[in-house]
Amino acid sequence: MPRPTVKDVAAAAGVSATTVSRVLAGNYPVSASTRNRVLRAVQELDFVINAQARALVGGSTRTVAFIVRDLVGPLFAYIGQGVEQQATAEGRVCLVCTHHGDAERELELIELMREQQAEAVVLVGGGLRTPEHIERTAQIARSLERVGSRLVLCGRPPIGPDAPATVVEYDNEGGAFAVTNYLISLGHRRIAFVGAAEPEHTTTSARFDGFTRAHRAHGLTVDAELVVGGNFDRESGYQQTKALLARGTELTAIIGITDMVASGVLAALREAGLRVPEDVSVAGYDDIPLSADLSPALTTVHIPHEELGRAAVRLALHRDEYALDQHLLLGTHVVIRDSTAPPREDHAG
Amino acid sequence: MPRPTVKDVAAAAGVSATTVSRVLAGNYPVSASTRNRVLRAVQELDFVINAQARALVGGSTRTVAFIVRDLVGPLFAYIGQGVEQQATAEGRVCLVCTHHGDAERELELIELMREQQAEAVVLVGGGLRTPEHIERTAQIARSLERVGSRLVLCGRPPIGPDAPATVVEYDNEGGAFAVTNYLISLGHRRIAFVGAAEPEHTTTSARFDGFTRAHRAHGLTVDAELVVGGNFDRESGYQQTKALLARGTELTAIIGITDMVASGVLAALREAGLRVPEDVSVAGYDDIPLSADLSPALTTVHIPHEELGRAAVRLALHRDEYALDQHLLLGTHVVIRDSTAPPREDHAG
DNA sequence: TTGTAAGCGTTATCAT
DNA sequence: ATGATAACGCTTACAA
Repeated sequence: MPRPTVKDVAAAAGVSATTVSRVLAGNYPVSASTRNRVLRAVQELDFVINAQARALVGGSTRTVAFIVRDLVGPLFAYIGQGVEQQATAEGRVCLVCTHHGDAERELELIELMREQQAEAVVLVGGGLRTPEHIERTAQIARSLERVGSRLVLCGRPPIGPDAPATVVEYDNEGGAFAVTNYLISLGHRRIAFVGAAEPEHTTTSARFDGFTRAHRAHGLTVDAELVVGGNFDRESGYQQTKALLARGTELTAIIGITDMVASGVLAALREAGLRVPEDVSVAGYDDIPLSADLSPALTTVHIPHEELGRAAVRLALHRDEYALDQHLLLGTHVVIRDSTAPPREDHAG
Repeated sequence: MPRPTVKDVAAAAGVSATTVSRVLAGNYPVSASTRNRVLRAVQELDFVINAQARALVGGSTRTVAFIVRDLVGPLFAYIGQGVEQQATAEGRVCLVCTHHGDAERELELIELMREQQAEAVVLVGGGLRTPEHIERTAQIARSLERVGSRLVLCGRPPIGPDAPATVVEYDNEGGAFAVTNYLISLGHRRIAFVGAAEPEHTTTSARFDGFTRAHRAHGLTVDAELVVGGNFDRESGYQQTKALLARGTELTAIIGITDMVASGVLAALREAGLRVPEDVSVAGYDDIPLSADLSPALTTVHIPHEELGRAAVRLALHRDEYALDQHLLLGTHVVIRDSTAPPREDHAG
């Protein structure tokens, strides 16, 4: 026997399909005896409602989509956790897709989620901020709005005041400012910034901006030699640091653009026989769980990961209530652990 | 204007809805000029098809569900990555839910996925193996089969020969045997096993069985004092190790039931002033990326995480082709790193 | 090559 | 309190 339908249940209970629907929805008075007969039939037939058919007539799929670079990065995973939890709490199911850093693929996925009639489409993590990509994203926001859905940018800056998108950011630039400022306050004057390639990437540019602003605030300028490229992973931190050391660039501290990068930085320094923090201070960004387990435990910038994900879903699903507040900026703060200390006397600025 | 439908497109292109459907599906001859008019109308109206409506008539939702304890554990994340990638590769979208270790909730979620008409429901990670839970899982497998869906157990043993479920396991017991055997071969005789609470949990019991079998294979018996409880996280490893040391239990090696547990073990040993591997050898299980970054880098058991996820989806979606092979057992192997060495002379067995 | 009509499983509307 | 009927947006016979 194929999947039973409301009709089958209705027949088994000796009632109409309408009554079955009412019992299941519980939004309409039904006599106790009828209800019981229906429920018994549901049990016997092992009936479950067809969510697609319900969505077709009812309007909403009660589905939230969640588009992310990878499932495996701890940062994304925690944001995803927040998205999934809030979605569940709001009685929604959660679709998940990964784009592996391919901006083109990201746009395709949004289209796919539009087919799926997701009530909200959450884009997690930074993205490109080229004019072209911003314009396309804005178009997508409008497309989604047209069909009653909502684009949510989570951990990415707004794409313009006219684009109908919910934005839940964290203070990326402020965190970079704070951690840089902390190192400068400790006495560091030659601080390297590892991972600065791709200035079009919103995360990269915001963090680098904070780094620069902190220097300016202290009347310092950033030596271009101390700013090196790479991406967001451990291997990049390792390679870039080796290169820095090989060049003999003078420095007393290194900021990795992410904790993963910083973990590679630590490895390269250890390999070079340099002690952290005695010889070189190291800081990261993201405060992923790993950072507390590194040796030495990593000074880093905390991001309210899970709250980002939760807020993204909450705002998008209640945009009637939060109509004026569809842009949220959550705070970041420096977490001081064991990888940072004042520079050695002979290096102090 | 609300979401445009095939009818709107048909009207705009001056054709029938059927023709629009045919153009979109591309499974039926349509004249080039008509096709172009339709495609232009699709563009102009910014039309996307309604996946629910299509599923309602077409039969399949092209959706795979993925039920996991948490999104954040690296082990689950990698398996999830495999599931998502294979699902995408097969043109499916991926639903994800978390149960946070609540077996009851897990069953509810399966029910929810049945409503969603998921083509396959992948259960990731170990579960309880109480007769009651097994029977309920078997019932669920049958329920899913009845509606054309499929239960997939990924990283969990079969629930009985009669239950219609796809099983993709890794050799949990074999890996535990191998790593224990390795430590014994190094000369260790007093090896602690941290994380053995919950013997009803399939993962716990399989790993503990392997541990025991390795001892037996060498004519050794396991001292009950060396087997301590706890769960699968870092904190547990830390606390249990502290307790072991406080009791003064004599030991030369410790196996953590997971890498996270082992990372807690390392922290507790470091705190106690014991060197790894000089004073105590430590091994983990799972080979999560973190394990290579610990100091010392952790000897552990490798699980083909991603392949587990991929195989789960592949087998379930092609069960006509793989009809005879709906039970896959993937191999595990020991990865030897720096946390294990022969015991010190004065301790050697 | 194209169109008409029926139907997928559910709910909302209007009767009774 | 319950039921008949239409409608949701799409595809798939069957016709033309």
